Amino acid sequence: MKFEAITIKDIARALHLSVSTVSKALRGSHEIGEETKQAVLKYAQEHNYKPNPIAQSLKKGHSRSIGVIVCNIDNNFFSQVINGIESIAQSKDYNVIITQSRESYEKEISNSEHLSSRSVDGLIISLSAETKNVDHLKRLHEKGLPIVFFDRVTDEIPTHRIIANNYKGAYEATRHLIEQGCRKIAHITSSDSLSITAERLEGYKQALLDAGHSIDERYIKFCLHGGMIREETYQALAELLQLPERPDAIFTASDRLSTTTLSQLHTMRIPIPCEIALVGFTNSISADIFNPSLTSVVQPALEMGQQATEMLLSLIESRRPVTQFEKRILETHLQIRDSSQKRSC
Amino acid sequence: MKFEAITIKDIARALHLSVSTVSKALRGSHEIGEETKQAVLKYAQEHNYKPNPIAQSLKKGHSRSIGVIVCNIDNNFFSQVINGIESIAQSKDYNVIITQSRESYEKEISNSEHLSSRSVDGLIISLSAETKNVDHLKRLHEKGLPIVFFDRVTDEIPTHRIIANNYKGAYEATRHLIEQGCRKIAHITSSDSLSITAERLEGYKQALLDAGHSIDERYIKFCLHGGMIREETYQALAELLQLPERPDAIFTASDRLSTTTLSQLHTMRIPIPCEIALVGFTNSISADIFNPSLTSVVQPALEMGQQATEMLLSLIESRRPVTQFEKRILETHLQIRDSSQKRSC
DNA sequence: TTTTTTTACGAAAACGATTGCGGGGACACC
DNA sequence: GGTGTCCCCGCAATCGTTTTCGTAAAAAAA
Repeated sequence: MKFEAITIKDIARALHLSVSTVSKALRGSHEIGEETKQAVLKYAQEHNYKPNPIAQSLKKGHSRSIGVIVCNIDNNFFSQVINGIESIAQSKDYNVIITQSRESYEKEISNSEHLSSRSVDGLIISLSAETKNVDHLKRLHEKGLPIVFFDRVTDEIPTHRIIANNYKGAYEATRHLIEQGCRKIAHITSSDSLSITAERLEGYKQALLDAGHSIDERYIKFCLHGGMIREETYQALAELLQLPERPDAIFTASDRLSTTTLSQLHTMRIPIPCEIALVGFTNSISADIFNPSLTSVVQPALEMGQQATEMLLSLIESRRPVTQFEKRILETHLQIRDSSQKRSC
Repeated sequence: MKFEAITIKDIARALHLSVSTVSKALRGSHEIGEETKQAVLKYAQEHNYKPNPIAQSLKKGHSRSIGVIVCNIDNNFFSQVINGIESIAQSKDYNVIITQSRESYEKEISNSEHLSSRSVDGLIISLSAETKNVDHLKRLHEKGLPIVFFDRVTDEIPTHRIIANNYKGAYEATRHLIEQGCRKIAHITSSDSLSITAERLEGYKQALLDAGHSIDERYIKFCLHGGMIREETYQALAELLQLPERPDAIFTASDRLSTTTLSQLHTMRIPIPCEIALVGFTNSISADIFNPSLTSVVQPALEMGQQATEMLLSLIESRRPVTQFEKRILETHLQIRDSSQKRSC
């Protein structure tokens, strides 16, 4: 099956003009007479002519499309970010190509190369949990591909970054648990190679220290695959529960981790918050109908996507090489619900 | 900023060969001597040569990419379908371009035209809630663009379709509620122009009739925007609750509608299932941690995406025009949880 | 009338890759 | 030595568009 569209050549033939004349007429060049211009425009209109973007890309060297790599779109945080990206891209007439790394280093490499070879004009990326080395991105960046990092970022590549205030979000979440009277607060988080992991861990630790608590490394569990593998989370949770002094609260550092933990505590019939209080990082719009409703650190996902896209487009459309790079930090918001409120116990 | 990649021309120049020789060598043509071939391959390897897909698309007339239009990716059902699409597409080396109609007819039109003019080789689409007229798609289809419909389909365009067994899913959900002793079962559903709405409504009605119940149209509420606008759902629910005989059960026909209804019943402090039982159509992986856990009709979303993609690729890669079209129907599964079980009241 | 300027268009070369065809060179055979 | 056969490789056209440059004809200035 083939998709035949009308080309500039067809118009030229029909109107007994040359291709160049038609091309110029279509773009409203001043070197074309008013009559001819109108004739071409009319014919194009009537025959629903659309310039072939493939040919335009080849000629112009850019494609008016941007690539996005996230670990997983089946996740409220990322799908909201993507909504933000799409809204800006659409308004500036850019195409968005979304791909998923599924937390795999290999897939991240192949996706980024595929996108760059498909001539995207720029890339918006949040690193996979497995990624410890960013040479593949460094290569692309050095060859001139504009890149913006969001959420899971790296400082090895000099370019724009945008993240939530993970430190503060985690700090507030932890302090909230302390204020609820929790004494043994555990932390389940993603791979320790991720920027967000370090930042959130730092906030957690500092809140503990500021409250005069000590830090017990046994209460901190890393999930190398960021919760993509349920068993990994189960394992982490099981280990926490077997500790001589069982935690009385858990602070989970990501969307997937939070729902999985909640679900697992459920099947184990451990009362929340009375036995174990729970605070998660999540952007789920359903967090209020969870059982119990989940206290969570909410990130401004939509804004993050929008601003990341604006930053990327400014990079792409900049005439001269950009040398000043920005690290933008967006504030999070602690939404307090039932899963953390000990007073009702 | 510009992204400079190595081209076939660079290789030709470096090796003192012609472009055509290099091209043929790269593709392993028999007309090229073994030595030359090796030299070219080696050079290409070392300099990380990747053929420019834009140029290839232009030359070959196809782009090895497929377009997807869904109403919203921030929805478990659709993101799972997309995962299915991506998995097949990736394995066949196709690119996937995802767009969202956000239940808007206008956006659906502009997205489909944008995709087709970006020379996607085919389109996978689930119609928006606002769409009552499919002429825009008919046009593209008649011009030769292969299209596969899933979930929200139309029979006005002769091509492959794949849906869940919505009739049976709704029938079983309703019968389940009847078996729980519910007498006044309401139905909140999407726009009545959607195929899924009609099918699910039919199942709901038939189950009622088969159980000797009568059908009361006042118990059936349509949400024209498919739940994208929360107020619309609130309004529908409010009207149901003001009925002289308040429903003792609600069957919601989509993901978004289900969570919104549950959330609203919550804030109104109406006990579920005791006062009102609830069954929804949802693929949320969190349905088991809802409060109460939500009995739901689960669709084989991943499989739907995979099979839709296989059907589309067979259309795209078919040498001769396809005239036999398939309507594939996948079975749903009723996952019974707490929100519908009256016995515990 | 001659020269200059302006207007309005066409020819052709790109962008990067593919492909049919033609031809030069080496070799063997009569 | 002439002819035929392979084997390798290059030329040139092609996909649809953009853009530079050249140039006719018409208009304006000399």
